Amino acid sequence: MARKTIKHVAERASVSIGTVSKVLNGDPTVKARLREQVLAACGELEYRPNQVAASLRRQHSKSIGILVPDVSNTFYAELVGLIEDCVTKSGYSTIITFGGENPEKMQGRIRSLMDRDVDGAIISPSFNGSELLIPENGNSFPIVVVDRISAQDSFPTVATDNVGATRAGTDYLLSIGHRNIAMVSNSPEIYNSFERIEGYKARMAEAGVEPDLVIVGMSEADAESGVTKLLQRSNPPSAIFTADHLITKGAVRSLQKNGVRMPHDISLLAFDDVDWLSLVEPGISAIRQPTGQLAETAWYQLQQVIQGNSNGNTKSRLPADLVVRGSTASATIKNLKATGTQ
Amino acid sequence: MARKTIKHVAERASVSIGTVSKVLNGDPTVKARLREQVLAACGELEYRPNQVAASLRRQHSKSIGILVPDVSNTFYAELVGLIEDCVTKSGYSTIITFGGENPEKMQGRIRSLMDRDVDGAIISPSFNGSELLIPENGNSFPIVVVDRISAQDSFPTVATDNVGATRAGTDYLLSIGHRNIAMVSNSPEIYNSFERIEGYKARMAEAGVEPDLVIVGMSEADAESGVTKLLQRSNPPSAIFTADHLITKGAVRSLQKNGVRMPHDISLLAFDDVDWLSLVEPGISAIRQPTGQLAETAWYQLQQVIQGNSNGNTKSRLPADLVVRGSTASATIKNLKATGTQ
DNA sequence: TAAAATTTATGAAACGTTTCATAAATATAG
DNA sequence: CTATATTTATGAAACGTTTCATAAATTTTA
Repeated sequence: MARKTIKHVAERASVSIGTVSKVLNGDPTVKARLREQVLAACGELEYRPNQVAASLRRQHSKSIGILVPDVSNTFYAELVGLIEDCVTKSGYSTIITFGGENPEKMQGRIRSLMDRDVDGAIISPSFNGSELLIPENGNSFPIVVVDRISAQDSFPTVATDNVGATRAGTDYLLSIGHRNIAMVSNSPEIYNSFERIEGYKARMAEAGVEPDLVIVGMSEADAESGVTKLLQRSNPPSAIFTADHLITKGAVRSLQKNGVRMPHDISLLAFDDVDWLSLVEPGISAIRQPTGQLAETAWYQLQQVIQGNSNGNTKSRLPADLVVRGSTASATIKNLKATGTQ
Repeated sequence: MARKTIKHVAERASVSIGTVSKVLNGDPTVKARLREQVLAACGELEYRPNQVAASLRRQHSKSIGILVPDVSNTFYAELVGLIEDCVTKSGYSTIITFGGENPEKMQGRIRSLMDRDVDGAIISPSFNGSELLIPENGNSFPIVVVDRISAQDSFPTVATDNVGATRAGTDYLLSIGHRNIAMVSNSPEIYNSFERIEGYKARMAEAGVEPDLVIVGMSEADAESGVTKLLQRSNPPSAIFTADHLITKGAVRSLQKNGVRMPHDISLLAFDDVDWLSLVEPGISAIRQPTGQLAETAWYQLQQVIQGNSNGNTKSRLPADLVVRGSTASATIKNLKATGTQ
């Protein structure tokens, strides 16, 4: 059975197409009687406006794109869900897409979004230089970057206050007596990592202790072997601060394989509070990013850009929380034990 | 700067609009010289065809919808990612959407998909009776149901062989000596749960031992308290089989809080092999659903329906794997220990 | 080389809406 | 009751493609 069109409705309501369109769009210049006829006809015919026709004519679609690298990453999964919530509540619909870690793929996806006349997009680019994503003639396409910002983004950005978060995390570790604190991070070429490293270094410097930075590759296995090397040093750290969720996985695996116990042998503090952190024993202390606020702010900013009342480069920074669980404990315990076993 | 249209290209290539369209769609009836002119013009203008105009005219969009309850569920996150992969490789694009656990919301989403002229959808409905999702006049909208099938689906379905999987899991637990095996599941009103329970019951019956079924609510907390009650019985089971990922979470939490150790005090076998199962200690044995095959098969089936060469109710069942880790062990160990401590 | 057959290019209609200028209907004023 | 102002409804154009009937160009045949 072919789809019903506005034409059928018009016929059935004995009214012009234009009138139908008006009532459907809430135009007040149509009299009650006709309005009712039209509404009745719509109901009887189960009419639903064809959005692609409407988009074509209007030149916008009341929908936005959401582009993240990969939804099997818990952080993005949560973020995407929350953004979708906000957006849908405003009567927009969403087209969610994954860009992976590959610039071309990402570029392809974002263009395909534009080709669908979405009104804008919230993106987490998987690499720096997000402006390169947009074709020359699409300068004015509304975009806000969330989470994966870079130093020179020319779009509004919304991100966690990475520096503040790792500074606070480091501060916490220092405050419970640790001095020998290693941070395990991805390459600082990833701007998030860069910032997280900065916060850590800054606080370490203030405390007058040497930073101990271990850079690892992008895979869980890289993180695991990096941490293993750390543990095998003659003087391993008393605390490890992992800079993201994947690294935390690798670290936990390494600790397990090497029979190193938290928090007695070593304290572990994770960046990104994903679900399983509270399921291992002991629970792992973590920096929790404000995902909900990230989502809300990103959508708010995008709306500003779409409506044209944005200077186009607002930079939002949202504060993170520290969640203390059992994996971090006073350094003395560890030291006692360490001395005992050495 | 306004978007370039096919008209601009035609002008620049000194050629008609129709010709441009032809070369863009690979029509062979256009001579090499013109083809090159057109291609050149496209390049120079950075032309990208407007998909909404194309969709409107063609009456299909070379895109499909993917609808799952919620991507913060690891299983769906993985599934969605894999489906997107397959689909994109075939030159289709995807619109991903979340239906939540609410029928109306879900219905809204699927209609919005239809309103966008997607050519079909792969859905995991969050409740039974998926045919109710489709409006009367949309009978012929191509749909395949993945994972969340129900008894009376009138669409092609693709799912894990739940019965076989829990049968195999139960068999494994029996084979290592357990007789007192409890299954903790959601209500059998969820068809997946129903099937998983069936497999368990069938194998238990074959072995001539009493099944021990605990039905819990849909939340992690429900699962946790269900398991806690189980543990507090005077004669608790020697093995627990959790029927999905959320229940497993609740179970692990309950075991932890009650100081019950795996596998010595109790063996745990989980349905759904999510990432953290290998990060807790000991690693949790699990039934691993064939997500990759689920994705591929669903897309294959949907293509069949779209192309009209499907009878419309193929039911695919894919076998699951058993992954043995440290949480399950021979019942004797537990029994020894149990007797010792009682 | 003219006519017929074939290949290749064109222009206009169509997809289902929204929008805008204008026609029709109704209300207000003189 | 006519003329004018105002409100409400209409019809056609437009959005950017694809497609199809036909025109133009080219090739083949006689």
